[in-house]
Amino acid sequence: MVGGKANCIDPKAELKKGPWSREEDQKLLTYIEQHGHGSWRTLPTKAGLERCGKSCRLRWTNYLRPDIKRGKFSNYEEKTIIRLHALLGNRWSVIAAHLPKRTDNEIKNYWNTRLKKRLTRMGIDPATHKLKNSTTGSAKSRQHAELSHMAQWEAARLEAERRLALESKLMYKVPFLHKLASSPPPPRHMAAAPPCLDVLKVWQSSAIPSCFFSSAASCSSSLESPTSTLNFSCNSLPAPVAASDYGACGVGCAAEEEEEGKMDFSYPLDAVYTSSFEDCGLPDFAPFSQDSDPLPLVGEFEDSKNYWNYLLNLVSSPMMEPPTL
DNA sequence: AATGATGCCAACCGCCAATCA
DNA sequence: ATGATTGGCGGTTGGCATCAT
Repeated sequence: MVGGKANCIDPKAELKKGPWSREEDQKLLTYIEQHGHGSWRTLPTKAGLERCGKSCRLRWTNYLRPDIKRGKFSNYEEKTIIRLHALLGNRWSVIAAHLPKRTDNEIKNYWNTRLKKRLTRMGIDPATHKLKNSTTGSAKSRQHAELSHMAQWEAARLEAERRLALESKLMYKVPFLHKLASSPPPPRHMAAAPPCLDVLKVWQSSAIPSCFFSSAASCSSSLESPTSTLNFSCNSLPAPVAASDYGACGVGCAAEEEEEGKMDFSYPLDAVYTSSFEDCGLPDFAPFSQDSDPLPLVGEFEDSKNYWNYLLNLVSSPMMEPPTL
């Protein structure tokens, strides 16, 4: 298979590369408005463009599409990106699906050029969202245990996603299962949400040990999976990111003032990771908000339950812009 | 004012999975 | 069942703009 190369390179024609001119944009825009994009491969010829189809598609999806919002990211958008990245990693298309009118490319660029550096400067590994320099002490150890469980959680989620996809395939191969699948209709919230993200809820309901969110002092359970060796212990599951241990420094604390006016990024880091539930239009079940300062710590099981519920809601329903921040 | 460093972002590249023939 | 085609995704790069010296 030749992939992108085959998509884009036509040996017979000298296809144009590089920045798009105003005329090219206009041609593409006009054509798509009139005919839709149809097959991207044939579009350039039909539209009179000396570009490959792939280039046209990218130009359209990342720039010309009318439903694209450009310009500076709001605090809310930044926080959402950071949170979702902590949960999903570099899955820009999934993250973009929860930031209306933002493209995955734009979010990726924003992460790579700003947010990543910002976290790095604060001593946080942007890949893992863990503190880089671990220090001794029970609080730190606890936090690292919690962070590693966050990684485990994500790994388990991916495993569940894989299994769901497998089951879904089986459904349509085995008539009996297919019948089961076709009736009754799925609950509305499941039908409306992006399929891949519902996995989170599926996984939550079926695979999370019952003690996951309980306040029982101790219990242990393992995620039974043929391919997963993940073990979850109630002792350490909650608070994937312990707010206290990210320190008192805000994401936008003095050291890296966004010489702003340009950008107000002065909320504390723990707010980024754990609070401000209300700013997603969700019930403010957390006992803190981004505007109340200082922020309480997230260490109790009940708070963590809210945290995970929040994340599950966040990734399984399209994001709504909060009223105002 | 000149020059090098850094930041930013549009666009490209290569890989992969789904679909088609 | 198989190979070719297509579209989508994430990583990377090139070039322009801005900043610092």
